[in-house]
Amino acid sequence: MEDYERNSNSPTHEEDSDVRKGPWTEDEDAILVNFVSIHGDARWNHIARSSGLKRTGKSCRLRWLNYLRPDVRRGNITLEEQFMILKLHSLWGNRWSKIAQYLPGRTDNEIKNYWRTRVQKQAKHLRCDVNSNLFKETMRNVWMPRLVERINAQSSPTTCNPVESMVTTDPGQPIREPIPLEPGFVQFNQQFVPASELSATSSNSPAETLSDVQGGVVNGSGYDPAGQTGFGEFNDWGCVGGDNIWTDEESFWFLQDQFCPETTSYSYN
DNA sequence: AACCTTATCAACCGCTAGAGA
DNA sequence: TTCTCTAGCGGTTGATAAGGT
Repeated sequence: MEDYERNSNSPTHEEDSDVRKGPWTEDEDAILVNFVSIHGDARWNHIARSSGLKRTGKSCRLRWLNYLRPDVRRGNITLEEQFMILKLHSLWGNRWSKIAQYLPGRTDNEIKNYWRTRVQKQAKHLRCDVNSNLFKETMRNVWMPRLVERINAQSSPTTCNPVESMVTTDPGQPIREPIPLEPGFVQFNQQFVPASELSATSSNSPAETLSDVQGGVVNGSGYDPAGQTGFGEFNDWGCVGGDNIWTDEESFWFLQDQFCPETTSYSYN
């Protein structure tokens, strides 16, 4: 049993008085970075003891993961990242670390903070619970379409945009878990648009341009969003119904192909 | 300028699961 | 099988910056 810390979760009183808490100093950061560069980012209690830092291993780990790690991405959450957070939270709830896996460089803590400060604030303004159907509907039908519009407005569909970082992680470790296509969204004319907008323009026959849909699933022409001539209507997931329902994996590859096809370095199973 | 409120985010806490003895 | 230790996760808190009155 080590003297410094018997258990990272329950230090003794004597140890407690010797443990530093609160904001990290530059010196502490430098020491930790130096030790991690030598010993690697594991065995945090060992690092905490050996480095002379009067911090718990837990504290060292957190400081490293959330701040000192070289690949931590700092700065404002981008529109694409905002969209991804909303989308993935709608799928997985408060699984912050899982969501963070799809936003390389972002920490679970950062995403959690974003959700609490920005998203929950909106729920508060709407005077509804963040888990209520009203809020979910508002998010899906109002907020997310607006985000998509803004994303489309600022990015070229033919070039790699920041969405790349949302669907890829370590190039050697491609994500295999698919991301379902967001309910209510389809790719139209090489744009990522709310399905409701297609319906609104159905009389102008957007069918031909819908053949641009990538991913090898919806590739026919003559689709009419109003359901008059085409494949049917959208299912609950905003995917085309009938024989052309997108599976989760297809939706994932759709996103991958759309936003960053040149980075796809693995095969479709 | 002073005070108050709100927003942001780093850091902590408690809990749990998994590994290993 | 049980116990201990550790890493990781999600919830919460507190300090501080920013904005408003």
